[in-house]
Amino acid sequence: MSTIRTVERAIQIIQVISQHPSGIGINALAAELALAKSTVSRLVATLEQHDVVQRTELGKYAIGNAPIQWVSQRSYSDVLSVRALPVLQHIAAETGEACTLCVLDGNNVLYLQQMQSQQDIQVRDWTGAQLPLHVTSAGKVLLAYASKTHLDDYLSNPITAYTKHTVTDSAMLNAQLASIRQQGYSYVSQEHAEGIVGIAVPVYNKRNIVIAALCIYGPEFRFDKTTIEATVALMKEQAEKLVG
Amino acid sequence: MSTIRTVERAIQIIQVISQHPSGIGINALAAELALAKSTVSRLVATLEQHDVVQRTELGKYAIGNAPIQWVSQRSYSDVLSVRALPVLQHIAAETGEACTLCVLDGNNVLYLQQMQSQQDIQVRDWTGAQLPLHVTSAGKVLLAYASKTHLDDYLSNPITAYTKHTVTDSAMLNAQLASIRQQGYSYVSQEHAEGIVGIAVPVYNKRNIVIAALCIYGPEFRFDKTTIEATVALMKEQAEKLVG
DNA sequence: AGAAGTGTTCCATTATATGGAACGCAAATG
DNA sequence: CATTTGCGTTCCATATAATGGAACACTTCT
Repeated sequence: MSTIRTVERAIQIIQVISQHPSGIGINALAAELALAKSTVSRLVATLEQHDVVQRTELGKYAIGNAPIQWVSQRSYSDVLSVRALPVLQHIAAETGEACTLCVLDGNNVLYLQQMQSQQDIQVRDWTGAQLPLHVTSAGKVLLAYASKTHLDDYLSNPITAYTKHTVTDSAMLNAQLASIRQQGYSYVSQEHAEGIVGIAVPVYNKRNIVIAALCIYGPEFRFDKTTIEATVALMKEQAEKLVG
Repeated sequence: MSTIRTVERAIQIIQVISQHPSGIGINALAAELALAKSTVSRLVATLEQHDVVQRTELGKYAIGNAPIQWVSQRSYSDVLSVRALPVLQHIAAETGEACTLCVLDGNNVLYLQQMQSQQDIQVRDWTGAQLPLHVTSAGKVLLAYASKTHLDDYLSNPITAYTKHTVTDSAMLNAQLASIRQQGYSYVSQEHAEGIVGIAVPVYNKRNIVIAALCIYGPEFRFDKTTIEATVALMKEQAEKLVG
């Protein structure tokens, strides 16, 4: 199937512009794409006329509002997943463990996206699945930062045990949540499945509101104290990159 | 400044596709844009190759992931504002009052976007401003659905009076917040400025997490009981359209 | 089986997009 | 101050890239 060169060039221009949040000029674009200035100028003018890109205060070009309208029928979760993919890939590569992004969905944690471990012993891919909040590291993070309504509602229901390690006492659970809020991460050991542990950190928007949880999990024997500490540090650092 | 017709056509195609979340075919696109099928097929193939659009399970074309990556450096608030603009415009037109979208920002409410009333007596445009949570209708909605951490933190600070109507007693404020949670909206009368009242409803994401507040405000003499009820109904209906 | 519907490929045509050079303006430099 | 540098825009000759009509290939429906 043949493609249209002019449109490909426009797409390349949009991509480069999108990687410069504070803006980029015609000359730099032309240099980066090895195109004539005049060609780039006309292409950018077309994109600007349709609000695909916009002028910044410094006269550079940045992403405009039209692409936001284009994705407006895609769900926030889709948006969050696509944005998170590079971060998930990086963490999974660095740690060698499965890394996943989760959001609060009613009384469950919803697994939006998972990058799988490449090791011989793997955990299951939970993408698209929902699990109860109180037995997973991501779920506990989301519960720790949930609204009062949500927390009260969750604790008003019976808390089901999944393993002999599951914390089902609401006072103990509340103490866990307070600890998570204080240390900024959760470590959950075998509360959902024997032999599986998880670490999760909150993902904030730029106003310090928790919007998701970033989580890795794997077999318990791969998580000693040093690994946990290094992993938490990495995950906190990477969660910062999702701040928007 | 001359523009590039081929790129304009591609942009038009993206726009039409973006208005069909469940997908649209080549023939329908060609009919809507009055272009040859073969032209549209090639343009769409180019967009598909770059993940600007993607095939649905039914073989139709919908928005792809590339535009999501393009907007990934735009803040979530930008994204929310652009998405909300049509809704704000509609509410402002229907009610004749100023309509605004707000998010929680630390211990303040941040006004992201406001559509102004066209009446002779107007309220101030607060876009970009931050006001304390406890004196505004949007702020009270956001506080009502805030995390336990946030609510506790807010109430641990002195609650400042702005008018003689401001509720500064934390027990009374908590009762207001409980009422808001129960009725699903807030009505705040002259707690921030004499003569100004506001109505706000929560904006949920598709998982019933409150992410913003939709608010209108105006001079008190324009808000009788019937107006308030009609306004609340309209705003709840319109807030549903922001669900993503 | 034939009709209808979908999107793709082919090919002759031409007009549209291109790139080099000149231009206009603003900011920086000596 | 005059000159240089840097920015993006406009002009124009050219050729090739994009176009659209028609045929094609495949699937679904009657």
